[in-house]
Amino acid sequence: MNTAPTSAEEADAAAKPAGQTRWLTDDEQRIWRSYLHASMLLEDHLDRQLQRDAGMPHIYYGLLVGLAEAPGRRLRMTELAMKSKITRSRLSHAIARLEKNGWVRREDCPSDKRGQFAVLTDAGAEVLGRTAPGHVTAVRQAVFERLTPQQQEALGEIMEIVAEGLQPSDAGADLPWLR
Amino acid sequence: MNTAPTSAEEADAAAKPAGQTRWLTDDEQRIWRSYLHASMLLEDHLDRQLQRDAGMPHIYYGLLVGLAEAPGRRLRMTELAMKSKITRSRLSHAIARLEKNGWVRREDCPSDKRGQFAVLTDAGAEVLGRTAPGHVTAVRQAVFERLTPQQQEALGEIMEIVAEGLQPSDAGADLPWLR
DNA sequence: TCCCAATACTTGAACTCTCAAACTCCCTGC
DNA sequence: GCAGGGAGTTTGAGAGTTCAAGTATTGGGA
Repeated sequence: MNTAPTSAEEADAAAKPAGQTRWLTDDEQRIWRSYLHASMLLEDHLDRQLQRDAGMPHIYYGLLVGLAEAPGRRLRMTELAMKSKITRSRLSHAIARLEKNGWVRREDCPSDKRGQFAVLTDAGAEVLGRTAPGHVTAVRQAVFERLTPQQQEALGEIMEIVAEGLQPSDAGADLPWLR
Repeated sequence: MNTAPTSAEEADAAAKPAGQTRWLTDDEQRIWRSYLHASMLLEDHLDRQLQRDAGMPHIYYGLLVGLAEAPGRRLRMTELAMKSKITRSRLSHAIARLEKNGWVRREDCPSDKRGQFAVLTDAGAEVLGRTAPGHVTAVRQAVFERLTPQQQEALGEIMEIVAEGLQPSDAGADLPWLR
């Protein structure tokens, strides 16, 4: 199956024989599993919270927030995709769904006929305003209320570093930013 | 839409009016967004890595690992679900898929006729052995090689704390462990 | 012994995500 | 001007997830 890695960059990882693999130490294992465990529970928790209270998954909520912060409450599809770290394809489907809800509207870009703007509607802004408090509270309860200021700061730095290493990269077909 | 929160526990969060909401500070925002950003990129990265090299998503790989570590390479469905932090329903679908691949096999539980064991097959163990080195390397490169020992330790503690707060709880219909 | 709520797991439908293949339009070189 | 490669976005199909509902079996009490 994976005898033919597709990118030179990862050929190394995919082909490395078990004999010379540097496995995770017990400590690393413990840390990694804690991360997997917690990030999973957290994402599930927030997804359910928003699905219940706002009628959309966490990521869709993030899209509305992205638009709300943009000048004119509008963003080109590609910009929104980059800002939200998702593929254009995924965004297309997502916006189609949000459009059905009446929370977002598409508009043609006057200067580039290929382009589309995603625009937050009043109804969209209203949902956001109505559900943001509950969401912030959920995040606060799940994360910030449990961590010391030092831990919060450390978390920020750590995740910043991790994200850096996974960033854009010039490769990737449909994913100029997602390798 | 969400004028009628379904659980008393979260009614508070859902109903809280914007006027008295404690929003995130700028620092908290920054930290939270770093977390969202990084966890998203990381999960995407590992999902693609495993899809490419092992032909299955990250979580399915985790299921095989769970079975490989269990005595007799087998676990009751519910136990595996708990260990993996997913719902039984999701596990049912997942095991069905892994069964088609020949990597897992179901066995009836002799002592409880309702029960089912998920058993890792030799083929399953083989895939795991063949792809584990690449996966570990990917995790190492994305996370451990970029963090200092102190940061690694901090990450472990932080995620431990977050997970604790989201843990089991007695509520929840199909989710004795996922609230 | 019989009843029945609880437990273990599965199923089906609706929804979301991924990947590859389209489409339309822009831009540069000839 | 007019290919032709590239950019911006969409589409469709296949795979995975969720939620609610369904089946089978168990463990206690009446």
